[in-house]
Amino acid sequence: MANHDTKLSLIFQALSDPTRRAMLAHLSQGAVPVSELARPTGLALPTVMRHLQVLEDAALISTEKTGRTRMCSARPETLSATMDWMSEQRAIWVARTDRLEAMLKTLGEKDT
Amino acid sequence: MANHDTKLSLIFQALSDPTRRAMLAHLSQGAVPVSELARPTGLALPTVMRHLQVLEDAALISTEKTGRTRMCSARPETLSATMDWMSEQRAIWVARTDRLEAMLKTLGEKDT
DNA sequence: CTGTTACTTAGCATTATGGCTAATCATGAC
DNA sequence: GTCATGATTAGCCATAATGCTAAGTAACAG
Repeated sequence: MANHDTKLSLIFQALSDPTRRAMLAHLSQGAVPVSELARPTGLALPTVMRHLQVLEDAALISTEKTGRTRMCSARPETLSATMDWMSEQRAIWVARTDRLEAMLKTLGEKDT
Repeated sequence: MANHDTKLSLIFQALSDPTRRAMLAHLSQGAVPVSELARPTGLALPTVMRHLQVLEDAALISTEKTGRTRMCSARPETLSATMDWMSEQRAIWVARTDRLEAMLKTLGEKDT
């Protein structure tokens, strides 16, 4: 299994493109074949394929081919894992800010 | 104010680099001058400056110059906003999955 | 078996990203 | 003033990302 840091990079990289975010949003409606996913983007199929590859490498979607159509579906658990990271970061920042504010408040009271 | 979608792109793009994530983590310890932020990365100063620019454009940090040193600090509210987007996406996906599971379960019970 | 459909692969052009060095600017210390 | 320090700007290089077209494969339809 790849490094956690590497995985985060892949996920954020994948999410950084508006086209890919739109495709993810589209997938919230359920599993969808490649060509239907491509249609609203107005992009050429090979281009869409590469976006899908990026999303799949990041584990944000999974795909399965049956016959000649490939179905794509979202993987919410990856988003959850990413939110965990963000949530952790934010918590540390906020905790610090709170401590700082408390300190300033204490100093202020002493001053009164 | 820029488009919401554009902002998300900037944020995710900024978060997609491990060096920048490390710098953000470093900033959880509080405001830090550019050179101290640069030291642990082992990168040249101009390189670090560009990372900072990316982070600032994404509103993930704010910086202020006093004298000849520039202090950098984290902006947790931007992370929060980003989590909101993710949380929304995930909620839709999960809701759908739940519905699907409920449906399958119902079908299963009928079958019994 | 022939044609159509749905992807897939290969290759190319353009732009963005991430790194560097060298040179410049601005402030603070002597 | 002169010099050191911290940051900044300019410019270069290598690689990766995003788009395309054209050609190839694979399954289904008749």
